[in-house]
Amino acid sequence: MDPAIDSRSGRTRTAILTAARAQFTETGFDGTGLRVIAGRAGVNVALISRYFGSKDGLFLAAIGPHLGLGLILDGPMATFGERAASVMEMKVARRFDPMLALLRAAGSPGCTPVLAAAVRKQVIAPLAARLDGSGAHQRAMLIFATLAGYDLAVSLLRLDEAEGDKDDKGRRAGRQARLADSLQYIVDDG
Amino acid sequence: MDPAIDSRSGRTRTAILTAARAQFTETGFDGTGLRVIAGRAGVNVALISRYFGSKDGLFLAAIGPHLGLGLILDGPMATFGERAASVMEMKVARRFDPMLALLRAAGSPGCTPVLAAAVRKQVIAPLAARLDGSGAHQRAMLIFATLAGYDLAVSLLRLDEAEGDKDDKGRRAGRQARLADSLQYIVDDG
DNA sequence: CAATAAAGTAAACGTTCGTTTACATTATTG
DNA sequence: CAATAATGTAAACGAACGTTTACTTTATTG
Repeated sequence: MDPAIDSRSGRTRTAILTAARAQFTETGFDGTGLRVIAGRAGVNVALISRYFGSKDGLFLAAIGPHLGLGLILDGPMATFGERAASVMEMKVARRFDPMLALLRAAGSPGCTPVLAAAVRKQVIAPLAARLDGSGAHQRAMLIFATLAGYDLAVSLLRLDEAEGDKDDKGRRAGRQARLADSLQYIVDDG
Repeated sequence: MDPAIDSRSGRTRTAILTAARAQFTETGFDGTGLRVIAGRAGVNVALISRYFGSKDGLFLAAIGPHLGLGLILDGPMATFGERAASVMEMKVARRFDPMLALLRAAGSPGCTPVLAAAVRKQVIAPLAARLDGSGAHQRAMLIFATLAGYDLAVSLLRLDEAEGDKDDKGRRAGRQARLADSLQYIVDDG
C-alpha cells in the first residue's frame, strides 16, 4: 500500500508537499519560511523536519520530480514549438508552476546545483535525444533557455502587462505564436 | 565637484556600491548580508543604512542603473544577434554581471517589481524602438527572454559544463553561434 | 487490555538578519 | 582656535529563521 495515500502520516506528508510547492512557487526558496508552509498545510512545523530532514530536503522532494517537460515531448518534433508555447501559455494561474519555482529558487546559492542537475537530467538530456542534426545538446539548452527566459519575462517579471488590460487575449495569442515560431526554428536547426 | 569621487564620503559610497554589485551578483539578494558587503568594502555596517537607507535602497542604487543593453544597440540591427551573443560570451568571469545579478535577485519578492520596471524602461523600450515590422514590443520581450534564459542556463546553472573540460573553446563558439542565429531570427521577424 | 511504536504538539534553542542608538572621531567653517 | 557639522564606530535591538528537545496523544500489535 502506498503510504502517500490514506494513513495519517501519508496525508500530512502530501499536505506538506502541496503547500510547499505552492509557497515555493509564490515566494521562492529564501522567501519562504517553514512556518508558513506548515500553516498552509495545517500541520506543525516540527513535522517538516521530521519528514524531510531539512528545508533543502523538502524543496528537493517538492520541486525536484516535477521539473521535466511533461507531455511536451509527446508528439512529433515538427510541432514541438506549438506544443511548448501552448503549454507555457496555458499554465497561467496554476498554483504550482515548476518553471516559476525554478526561477524563483535558482538564485539561492544552495539550490542552484541541485536544480542544475535536475534540469540536465530531466530536460536537456531527453530533449537532446529527440533533436536531429548537429549540436543537439546545445540546441536543447537553447530551447530550455528560451522557455525559462519566456517564463521569467511573462510570469515572473510580467513584462507584457500594459496599463489597460484590453486586448489581453490578442496579446497572449501574439506572443505565443512568436514563441512557438522561435522554438521551432531551433528544433529545425535554422 | 562630483561627491562620488574624492571626498571621504564619496569614497566609502562607491566602495559600498562596488562591493554590493559583486556580492549581489555572486549570492543574490536574499543570500547577501549587509555585513558581508560592509566587510568587502572595508566599511562599517551602519554606514550602509546611513547612505542608502535600506537594503532595498542599496540594491536599487547598485544594480538599477546597469540593467541596460549597453553597447549592444550601437550598430546596425542586421548584426544584432552577433553582437549580443558576443557580449554574452565575453562577459564570463566578470566581477559584476548585471544580468546574473538580475537572475539571482528576481526571485526575491521585494526585488521583482523594481527589476521589472527597470527592464521595461532600459531594455524592452529602447530595443523595441529599433525593431522593424510588427509586434516590436513582443519581439523585444522575446529577445530579452532569450538573453536572460541563456545566462540562466550557461552562467547560473552551468548546464553546458561537461565532465572533461577539453574542447571548451569549441563549445563556447558553437553555442555562441547558435544564440546569435536565434536572436537574429527574432530581429528579422522570421 | 496492556505494551510498544508512530505521529503530533508546544516550546525553546542558537544564529543571523536589517536596522537603530549612543558615542567617538574627523573635517569644515565662522 | 572654537564651534559645528559630517563621518565613522561599537553595541545592541527585536524579529525571523531552521532546527531540536521533551512531552502528549493516537495508533498498532502481541
